Amino acid sequence: MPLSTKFDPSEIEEKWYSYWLEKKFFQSKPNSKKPYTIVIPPPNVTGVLHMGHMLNNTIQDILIRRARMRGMNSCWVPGTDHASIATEAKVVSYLKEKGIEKKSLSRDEFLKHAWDWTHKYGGIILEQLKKIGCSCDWDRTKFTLDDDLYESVIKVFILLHEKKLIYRENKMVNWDPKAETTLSDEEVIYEEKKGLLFYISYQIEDSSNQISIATTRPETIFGDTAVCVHPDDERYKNLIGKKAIVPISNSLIPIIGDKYVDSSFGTGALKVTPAHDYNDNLIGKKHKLKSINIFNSNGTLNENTLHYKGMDRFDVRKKIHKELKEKGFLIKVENYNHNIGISERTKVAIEPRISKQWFLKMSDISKPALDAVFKSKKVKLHPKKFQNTYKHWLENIRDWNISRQLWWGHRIPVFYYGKGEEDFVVAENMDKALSKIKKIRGFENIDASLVTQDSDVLDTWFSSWLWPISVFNGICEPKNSEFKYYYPTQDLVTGPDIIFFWVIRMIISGYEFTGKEPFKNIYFTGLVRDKKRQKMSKQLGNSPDPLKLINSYGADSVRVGLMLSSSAGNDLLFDESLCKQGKNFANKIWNSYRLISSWGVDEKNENIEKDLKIINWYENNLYSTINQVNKSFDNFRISDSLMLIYKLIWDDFCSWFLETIKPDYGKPIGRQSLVKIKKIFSINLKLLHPFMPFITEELWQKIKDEMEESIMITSWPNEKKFDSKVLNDFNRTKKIISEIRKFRKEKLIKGTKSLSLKFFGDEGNLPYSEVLKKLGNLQSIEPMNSEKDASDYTFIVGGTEFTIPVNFDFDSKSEKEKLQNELIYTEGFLKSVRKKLNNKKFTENAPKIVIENELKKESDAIKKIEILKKNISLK
RNA sequence: GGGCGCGUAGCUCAGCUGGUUCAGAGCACUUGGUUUACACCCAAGGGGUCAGGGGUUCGAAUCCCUUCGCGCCCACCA
Repeated sequence: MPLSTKFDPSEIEEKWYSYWLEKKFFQSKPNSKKPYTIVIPPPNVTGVLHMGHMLNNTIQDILIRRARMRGMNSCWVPGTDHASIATEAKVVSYLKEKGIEKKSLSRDEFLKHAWDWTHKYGGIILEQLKKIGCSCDWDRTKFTLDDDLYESVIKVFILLHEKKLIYRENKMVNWDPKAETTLSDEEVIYEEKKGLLFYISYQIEDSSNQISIATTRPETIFGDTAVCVHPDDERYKNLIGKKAIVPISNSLIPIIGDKYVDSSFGTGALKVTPAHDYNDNLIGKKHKLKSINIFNSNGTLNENTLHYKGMDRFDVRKKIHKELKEKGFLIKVENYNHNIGISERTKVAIEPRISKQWFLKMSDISKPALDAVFKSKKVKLHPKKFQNTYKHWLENIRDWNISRQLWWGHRIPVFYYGKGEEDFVVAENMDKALSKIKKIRGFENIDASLVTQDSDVLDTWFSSWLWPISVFNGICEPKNSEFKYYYPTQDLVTGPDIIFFWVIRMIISGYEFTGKEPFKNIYFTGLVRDKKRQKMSKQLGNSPDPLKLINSYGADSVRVGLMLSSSAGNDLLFDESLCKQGKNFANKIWNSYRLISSWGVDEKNENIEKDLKIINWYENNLYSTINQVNKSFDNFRISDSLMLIYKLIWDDFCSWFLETIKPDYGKPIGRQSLVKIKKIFSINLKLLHPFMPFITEELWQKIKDEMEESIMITSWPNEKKFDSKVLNDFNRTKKIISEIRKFRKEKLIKGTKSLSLKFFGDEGNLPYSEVLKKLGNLQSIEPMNSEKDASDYTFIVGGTEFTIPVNFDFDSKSEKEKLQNELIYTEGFLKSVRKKLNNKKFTENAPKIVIENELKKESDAIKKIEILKKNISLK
């Protein structure tokens, strides 16, 4: 059956992926080879594939496949993250739809629902990764809540607690009133929002005077415990020490002085609400103010707020606005833009809140992470620009709030047995906790029902920061052979948006628990945006479904589409037309295969001499390209690598090599040539394989002459020395051919009409004359012996003059004009070159090569002017 | 408020420590071309004061200053 002129990827993707799986080519086991390990940035267990994943995992697959071909033991560990708050939020809202409130469930009941959910939707994303061709070792798939990973997290908590790095404290933290949990500083996003600035008047006690304050949050007046002014502020100095009456609540609060206050802002007087504002809290501590909490955990107001009790904070703001106005306390309201902290996950406004939480002390354990990048340079960031961000965060690191008031996650291994602050033990489980408690208490029997485990879970990132270690069980069994072999891993491919959440913390934990860096290179991908530079998101609906793209273009093409425009760290403006380009490329390769496979074989090898010459050029060109491709990979310029290969195959291989070597229609090709061509073709495929795994496998299988069962386990093409003279000679040939084609186009001469070419100078300037003849469709190439005819067409390539005799009319007048223009330009050019050469400072300071080059330019220009003048005179 | 980065062809970008290969690539565009691998193709071509201004230098897209425009990160000003 003849092969279709259109390549159809749908027929081969499934076939080869299952073949690879069946042959266990993705599997890795420790052996004597060098390991090349990547751990996947674990996607949320219930997530679905989006363009970001597609990009990120394509890059990882490219790196892994290339390393495998380079003879390393490639190991790509896949897995998913339980994503504590994100998953819990999803489950809560799912239950709500079914009419079940989380609060009505016990912890165990809720967790059962969460696990059901996880089993139902979990791992879909991993299946999707298979569709894009990812060569992960699926037998190693991990989940952050797997038993062994769970154990690692608990062990780490215990270790850090023993080192006194984990502590429990009543601090002001970020509170998410929707998820009803605390958040780390990193989980709060600041957004500028339009708001109002309220000017409110507070009566001074035993006086007819008032003091007015400015606030964006009038609902918090119930939590006011002072009014604060700058001690040097002439307007208010004399009020310090007096008392003010809070409107509506009528409570009496002191007026205090503190330099913190900016006299020029608002009225210069600040209401202090220590329970609900970070700065107010500091002032409160300093001045020993009372702290009145006015909120419930869900953002409604509590019993301290009179008739507002039970209402939502934002409703209260509106209502209190009205009440203040009606009662005459409101002086004015201004529009005011300010930054509001938003919960990264639930998108609701964060409420600063004083709460007792677990923290990890960061200052000491984070030090090696700085050294790793800036001193020992064991960890490299690509691109480098992220080093600044990295450094700044580490140098200003704050303690990490690791406890979350959630159920889905690793439960904090702390067991309370008494009423005192310190009446707890840290232990792996209840049994161990009980025996520890017995020791402390010094008696045998303890009522287990009186011992309770901390109800909180740990921040999701407190498990993922161990990921490169825990997937190899390196925390619990640091001596196990797998861990020793695969760790430290090689490269990490991730987005810069999780540099703080995840990347830096992994480096910190790597040094803390293993003494080594977790990976050597970090490749930051950019964000995938749409053509208008908008971030791709569900809400905007501008994110194409990667699987649909794969259906219409094929996985290889989508991979190429993404890689064609994604240099490290730069955002990628994705457009479907890029996939089209990928598809066209696949089709091009497919047809080049069809061409080769259509040839008959000439056992006599008649054209072998001619063929060998062009094969030699292609091979030299190939080695030069391999060299450049490897260099680009070394610098993590993966898109550059792809573009080099793209041009190698499309331009050099198809347009020049095949066009030259292909026999005339119906004629056979020499057997020896064909063997070499197939060899070359298979090297092309190998270079391309990491980018387009499916089509390369399909075609390699069709032409292979190797024993291997798959292209993916063959070896990456070797770098070899190449002869740059060969490349230069061929380039000159290309130029001559282009000139001939230009001539045909200008003079409307059909490609089928053959021409003759004459040249001045020696044969040495005329390399690859067979190529010239064939692609230029020339019947003869001869040295110019006699004077040329006025009507001859002339062009100059590399100092050699060529003419094409034309025995029909063409407009020699316009031809003359063209030559004259060229002469004017060349004379100007010569002038500027001479100016440079006559400048003493130039000849004294410029490097020798530069001067030599200028001299060459000069002599070439002189030669050219000579030829031009002569030709003009002939016209 | 602090820090970082960017501005080069219609679009997306490459141009390392100034000088060989400095004005480039891919796509798009224009024009011409199908009995002879591919129209998802071939060929040729047009396109840029390297954001503006100033400076250093024999020489600047590249280094410095400045203006304008854009993006990102960090930060508790009510």
